[in-house]
Amino acid sequence: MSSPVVTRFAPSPTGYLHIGGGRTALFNWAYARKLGGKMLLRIEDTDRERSTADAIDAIIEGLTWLGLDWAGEPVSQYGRVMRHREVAEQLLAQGKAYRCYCSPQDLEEMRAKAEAEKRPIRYDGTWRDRDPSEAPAGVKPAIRFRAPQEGETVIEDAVQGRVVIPNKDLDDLIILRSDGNPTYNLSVVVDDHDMGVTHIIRGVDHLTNAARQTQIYMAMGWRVPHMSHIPLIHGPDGAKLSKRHGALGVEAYRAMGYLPEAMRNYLARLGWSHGDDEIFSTEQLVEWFNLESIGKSAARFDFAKLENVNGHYIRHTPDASLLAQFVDFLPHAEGGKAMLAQIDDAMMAKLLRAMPGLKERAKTLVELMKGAQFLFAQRPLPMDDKAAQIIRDGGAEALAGLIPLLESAEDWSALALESLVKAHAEAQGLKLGKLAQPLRAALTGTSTSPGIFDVLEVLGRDEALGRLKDQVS
RNA sequence: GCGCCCUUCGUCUAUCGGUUAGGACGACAGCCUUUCACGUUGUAAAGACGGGUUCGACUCCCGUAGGGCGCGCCA
Repeated sequence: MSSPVVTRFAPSPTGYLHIGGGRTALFNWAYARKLGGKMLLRIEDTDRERSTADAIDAIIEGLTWLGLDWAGEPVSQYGRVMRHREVAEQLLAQGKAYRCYCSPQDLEEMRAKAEAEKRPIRYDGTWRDRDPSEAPAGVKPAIRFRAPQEGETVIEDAVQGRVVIPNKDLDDLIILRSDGNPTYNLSVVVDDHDMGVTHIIRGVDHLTNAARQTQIYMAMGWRVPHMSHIPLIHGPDGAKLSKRHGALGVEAYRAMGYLPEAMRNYLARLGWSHGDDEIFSTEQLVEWFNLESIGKSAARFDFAKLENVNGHYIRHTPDASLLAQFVDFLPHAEGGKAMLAQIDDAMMAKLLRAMPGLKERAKTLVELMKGAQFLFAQRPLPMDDKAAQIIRDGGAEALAGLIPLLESAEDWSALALESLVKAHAEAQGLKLGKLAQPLRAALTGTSTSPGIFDVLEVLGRDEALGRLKDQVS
């Protein structure tokens, strides 16, 4: 028998779900799926000052948008404080923890002094072996873990390898605050144990915590979960991911028009690889995902690559499905609600018909939105600079010659119109571009658009002719 | 300051002692073309540095430099 894999994603609800968290969740999710296990979601909300309900909503919405699901209800870590206290008391009773009567000011001084003397900044163990009878009156103690002072703590990490940390560098951390609330390292250990977590996958910024947690596991006689500490994501400059570089909430990526499956693909490829494969479906990711192929060095977030991947997914998504995603996206986009309000059945039909030409030119849904703009425009269309230029430079004349021809068209289909216009161009000894660009300008108000005959067809005879005449008169 | 980790084209990466060091994004050039895209062809582009080990190192070891993370009664 093999025990089922249980992973967990454990964000603290102090802000949006940032991109690094999204990738951590993706890895946990993919790993659990691959092994037929499950991923749990635990909200680390023991910091009552900074945790907010909005942040919890943002995390859940972000994960949902990314298409990452979890087993059961999200667990509130704060909801388990009684259990955490119980374990802290147990450790205390066993002599594996002790009461510390230092005040925050004492500790602050201790740190300042250590720093001034260029010594490592650590708790000096003042109360480690001191008799509790010496406790100052009226001071509520915190409980500290009695960490081993000699030897070393070893973390067998699937990504980092065997990491050895000298115990002398780890001090006695507080596990229960003087107000009776547990701290992170205690809560995490207790929860992971109680929830049956078998595999912990999280950012390397937790590597030192892993050592302290390992010590707590051992003190409790619990089995240490299998660990993987994945490298962090950096900004394009190699330093921290700043806001303008991508340290945005996943909802920002949604607003920028990225598709969830493209995000999954891109994020997975950041730090993990499967040979030379660049584009792979989520199913393939699940099938291929492994901890061994996660690299150890930090990766830089690259919007250009993300755009490319996103463009690929946009192009390869079936029209109807893409249209549905586009409509869902609109409420999250700048100016999207106004566009959404103009969408009725007729417009949906037009969008669907225009989608093949539109999606080939869009790397994001925002670009798709811009590309579709001409369908929504009201006559007389505003012309951008280049379009106005085209109309001015002989465009109007070309259109004047074209209008009677188009009016006589019996079949208003892209194919028929194309042969009609091409024949006209040939008869006049004109290059097609001389006619196509003015048409594009008049029809869309811009100098770029999908194939011009498709534009004519989608717009329909009346609207198209109207737009053309607007530019001739 | 102390501890841990990292270092292959600009970026993401492949390589798991023997390769003309491969792919992708981006860049540049060409082709395609009614615009923009798409597509397609090609070009430039990398083992931080210094020592070892070895018949042979990008790959193993040591050092140096650079970078990251951690060192809260935050998580």
